[in-house]
Amino acid sequence: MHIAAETLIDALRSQGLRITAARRAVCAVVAELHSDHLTAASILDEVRARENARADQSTVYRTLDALEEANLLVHSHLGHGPAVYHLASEAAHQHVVCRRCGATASVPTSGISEWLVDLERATGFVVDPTHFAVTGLCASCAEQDRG
Amino acid sequence: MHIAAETLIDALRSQGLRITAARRAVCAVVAELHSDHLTAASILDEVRARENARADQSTVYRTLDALEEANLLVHSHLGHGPAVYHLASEAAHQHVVCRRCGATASVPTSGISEWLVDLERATGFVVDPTHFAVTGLCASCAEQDRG
DNA sequence: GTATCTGCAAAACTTTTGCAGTACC
DNA sequence: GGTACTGCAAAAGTTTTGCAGATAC
Repeated sequence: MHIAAETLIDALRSQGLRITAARRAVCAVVAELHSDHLTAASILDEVRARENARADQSTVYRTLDALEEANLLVHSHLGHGPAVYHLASEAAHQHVVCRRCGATASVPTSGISEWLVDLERATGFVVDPTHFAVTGLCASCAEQDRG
Repeated sequence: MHIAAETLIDALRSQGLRITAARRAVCAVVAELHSDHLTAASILDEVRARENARADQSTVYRTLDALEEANLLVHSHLGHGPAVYHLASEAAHQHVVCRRCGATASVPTSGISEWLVDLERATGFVVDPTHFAVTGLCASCAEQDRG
């Protein structure tokens, strides 16, 4: 357990936001299932599967936005599908996605810190390399390509 | 002028594809405006703005797909908007996009070649780092953040 | 009490697809 | 002549938005 739902709730409260049943439900799901690749749709499904919990699609998106605004959550785009969300407290990692079979892998971003420094020096941009996945071919698809 | 429309047309022809007016029009636009960040929508608009040229949205997408299939074109995702297309003959470059104001910059990918080698060793993935942009904050938005 | 939030519905936006007709080779 | 391509229309899929009613503080 990396973070408790209450921590998320408290953070929203300290931003002056109101604590509603829908927000509690979304926070609970995010806190409990943070290790998965959570999408807005999967969060919605999970909320709906629970007793005493409900939330509309739009409310889920709005709550996720609020959590991102509070720097508790980040989302990444893995490809052409929906965005995936993870807790900001998790270690920064870069997603790599196979463009043929969709396999994914995660790698720490530590290897590109020098590049990031160079990039900032050259362009002034302070980048967040984890927002978009890197695409490529996984080992077995690359093999097939050569075969 | 990096490439002539005829070069694109010839490549399609050599793939056994038929040369139609719509494909000529799309190739002409791509060849002439390759320095812009071309999107499917902007290509369509440009085709429609020309005399003696027309193409449907779906035909534009299908033609762009054919050009990618022939390794003449690549597309990248700059953010939440539409994909941008550029000629494969241009030097590989990484797009960096400001998540606040949308400003973009391009940087050569040469700085991350070591990281790519490490990544392949660790995960087996052979990656194409240019497919997705890297997001971050441009110099002035980063400044505002600190201010 | 009132500003904020929710649910519903619909729209926005990019891309894809099915199909009947057209045109290239 | 036959296959590939086109245009049209509609759908798919994710995310956003307008609005009337509900609720937290």
